[in-house]
Amino acid sequence: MSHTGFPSTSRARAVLPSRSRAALPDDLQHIPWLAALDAEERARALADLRVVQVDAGELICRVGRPVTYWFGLVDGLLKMSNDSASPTGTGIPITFTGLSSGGWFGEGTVLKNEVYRYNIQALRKSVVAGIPAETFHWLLGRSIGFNRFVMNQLNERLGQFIAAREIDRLSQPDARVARSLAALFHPVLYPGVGEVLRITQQEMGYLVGLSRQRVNEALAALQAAGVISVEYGGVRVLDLERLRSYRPA
DNA sequence: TCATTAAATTGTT
DNA sequence: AACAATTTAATGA
Repeated sequence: MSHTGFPSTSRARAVLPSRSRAALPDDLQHIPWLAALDAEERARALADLRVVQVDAGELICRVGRPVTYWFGLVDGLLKMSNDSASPTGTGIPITFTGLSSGGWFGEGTVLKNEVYRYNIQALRKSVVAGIPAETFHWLLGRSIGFNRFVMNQLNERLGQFIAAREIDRLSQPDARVARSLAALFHPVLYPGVGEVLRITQQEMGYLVGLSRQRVNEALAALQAAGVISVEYGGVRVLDLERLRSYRPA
């Protein structure tokens, strides 16, 4: 278990044949920045692109490990958290944010060539893609479209973290659930999310920091308000704007 | 493809 | 935290 990402060289591909595969055409539809590249750039990106499937609970990257890849979530659900287990950590487990389909992350760490400062863990069975840090830098150095994408990504994520601070100060559980959900539906950061997000109420509890029961209650309230509809194993957003600005009655 | 069973998820107490 | 009800996933005929 605890498979921690990609082999560090492409030669190692043969070592993990069952876990790692070439990108399927269907996956590529879900990689937003590919469209910004020219033919040559896209050719190299695709050649270096790795795709793996991870099971629920697996770590994609772990605090302290050297950066090898810039990651993107093709399908599934991930969470970003601190390292509560290690003796160097604060001891308090904190989930910083959830990541949904279409999201690419770790660019800050890759840019500075540091070690990862957080754990990325799969909340459910997911498909994760990645390009080597080297390729990332190569693209940054020559593709304006790619730079735009990364810059936009950084900017939007900054906005998300600011919003996350607000969410933390909200005491009203329904509103917290509403905002956190809205964050996972962010159209720029997570273009791959349709109108339904596959997430269990348990997972949402971990993400928001509430009990499953309370999440269940909050979702019922949001559904009653007409902003979402609750489905088995997921949530459908009916009105993203109202969800984002939800105030309990 | 369908029926049966196990597992996952939800709704309630 | 525990429980029952419901939905999905897996299995094999």
